[in-house]
Amino acid sequence: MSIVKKLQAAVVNSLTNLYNQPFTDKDFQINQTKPEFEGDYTVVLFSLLKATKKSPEELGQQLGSELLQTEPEIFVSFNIIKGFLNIVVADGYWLKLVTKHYEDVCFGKHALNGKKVMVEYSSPNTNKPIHLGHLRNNFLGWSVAEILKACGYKVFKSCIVNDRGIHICKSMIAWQMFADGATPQITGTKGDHFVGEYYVKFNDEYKLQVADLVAKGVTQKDAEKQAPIMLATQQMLQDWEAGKPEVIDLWKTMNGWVYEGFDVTYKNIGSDFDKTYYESNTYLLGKKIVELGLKKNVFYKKEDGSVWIDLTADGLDEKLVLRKDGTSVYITQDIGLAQQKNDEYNIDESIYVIGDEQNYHMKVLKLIAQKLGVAAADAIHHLSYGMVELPSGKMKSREGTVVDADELVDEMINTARRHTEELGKVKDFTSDELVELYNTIGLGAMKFYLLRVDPKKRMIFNPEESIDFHGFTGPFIQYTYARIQSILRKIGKEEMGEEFWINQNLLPLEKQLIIFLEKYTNTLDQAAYELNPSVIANYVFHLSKTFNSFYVEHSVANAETEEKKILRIHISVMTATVIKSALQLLGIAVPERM
RNA sequence: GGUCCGGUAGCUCAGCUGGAUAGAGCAUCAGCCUUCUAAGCUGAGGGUCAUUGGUUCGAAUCCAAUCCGGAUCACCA
Repeated sequence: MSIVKKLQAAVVNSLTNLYNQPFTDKDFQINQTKPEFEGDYTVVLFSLLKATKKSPEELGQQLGSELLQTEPEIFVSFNIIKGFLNIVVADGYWLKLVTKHYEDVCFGKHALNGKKVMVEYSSPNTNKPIHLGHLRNNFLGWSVAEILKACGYKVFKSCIVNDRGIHICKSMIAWQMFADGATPQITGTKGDHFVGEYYVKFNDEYKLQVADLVAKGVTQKDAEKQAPIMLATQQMLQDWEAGKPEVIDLWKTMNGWVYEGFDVTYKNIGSDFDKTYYESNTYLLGKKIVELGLKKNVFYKKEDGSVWIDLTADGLDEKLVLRKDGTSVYITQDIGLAQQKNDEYNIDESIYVIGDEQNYHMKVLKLIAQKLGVAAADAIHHLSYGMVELPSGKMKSREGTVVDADELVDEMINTARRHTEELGKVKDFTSDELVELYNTIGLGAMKFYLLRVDPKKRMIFNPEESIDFHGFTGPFIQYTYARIQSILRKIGKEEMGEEFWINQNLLPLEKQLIIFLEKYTNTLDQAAYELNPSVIANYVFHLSKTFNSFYVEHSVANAETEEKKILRIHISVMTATVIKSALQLLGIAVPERM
């Protein structure tokens, strides 16, 4: 149990004993004591004055004394300033914490709680390569999954690949028109980039054809509908749905190229999935559920045969769920897939990592699922995140104004190499070791950059300004870890019995560090509760910052006494353990040297 | 227009389940490498917490209104 929770419980007990009436931990607030006052934790007394009919001074005295009496091992002294009861925690408490957990890789984590969660993320389209926006999605999804695992959930990572539809046919048509039989192998292009080029080519040609028609006197609207390349694409989609062999063959071939490319990217950035769904398999799902809903009068049919749901009573609009030709729309598939996920995995919670532009869609999805009585409806949770934009505005694949994921990864790794070479600290590394190090640092910088911001906030990425390697960054934290490892390599782990060093007074920075380490548990819980990796990113940065202050102020190897030396080794090991654990939850590796 | 999200230092962001003098990083300036890694540390300057009103002993935090920015409200996905 964390110290804050212990204090909360102790205060509730003490109050109940003292004043013969029930209290809960909601009746008061506990904060960390501000550095300018003496103490570690502060009970804010104002909210208790009415119930206890005491003055702050009197209440503080009584409560403080009672706390010291009931938990003399933990609380050693207190002071009262205005309405604040500042409590000092025994050094022995902190020392014991360090002896117990300093090498505990599970510190802060929870045992399995029996609950199952599915995290759906990534969800790429197979007509273009992955860009910066997808990276935010990937890192978020992966990290949230790991955070939930650490908090005791059984987690399934899933991915729905949008592998069919009009946009896929666009690159297929363009390939037929312009490729002249070219393949990724022949051109030496990564498969997803290769296909993406044809998606851009489609749009270029489409624009030309529309302009041509407009020049001939056709209205813009009509021109957009009549452009031959668009008509051909629509025809191709129909052929695909009819299962026309040559179309299916081309579709399989081109998607195959994309998957080869994606595999490389996913491997590079460390994304993985337990289950991959393909829209080509799921797009027909949900129709049966809609039919059932019609019987239950959840839906209604219009004269033209299309099926709708009326959500105006819930403050939303009417929503189409089945076209007049009986085919399903986006939301129909999603209802089907939600049901299927539940059937296959019997999940307690289903998290969708999807951009905030789909907030409305997800709201509607959940509402419809609930009205239909789909088993997993209440479990649906949309982890909505803000778009990554350029200074010039939104990224658009079809305009070619995107920050390509592969290029960015390469650039980050290159920058890592440049910095490392300039510093010249690892000249004895083999080339394999160097490659690994550059990867660790480059990806660390990039992942941290995207995860340190609250997911729901929109972010603007300026390609002119490179991602930093100093300050509030991944490399800064990795560096702190490497520094600790360096100390440990030099002096080794000295084995001394606990009784030798467990009784000593902590210096302010030593104590501050341990208090920070102790907070890891609550931090993890909060990150899981909020589904927010930035909570971890902020925590591990401040932990590293505190360690670096400690590092310059106090020598470990040349500590004042042998007791101090052993203590500081333990604190350092524990800091390294927590840094490694926290970064791992963000998908960031740590180097032994850098 | 309806709904949702955001507005905190020059820039990027923490802090938001109300608590003591609003914090980091970047950038700027001034210091610190013959002792454990300077991708570091110490310090300085920099604020009408969008605005107004309300609730409260106490508001960046809660409520209301207003202003600004964004998303969305498709027989697209």
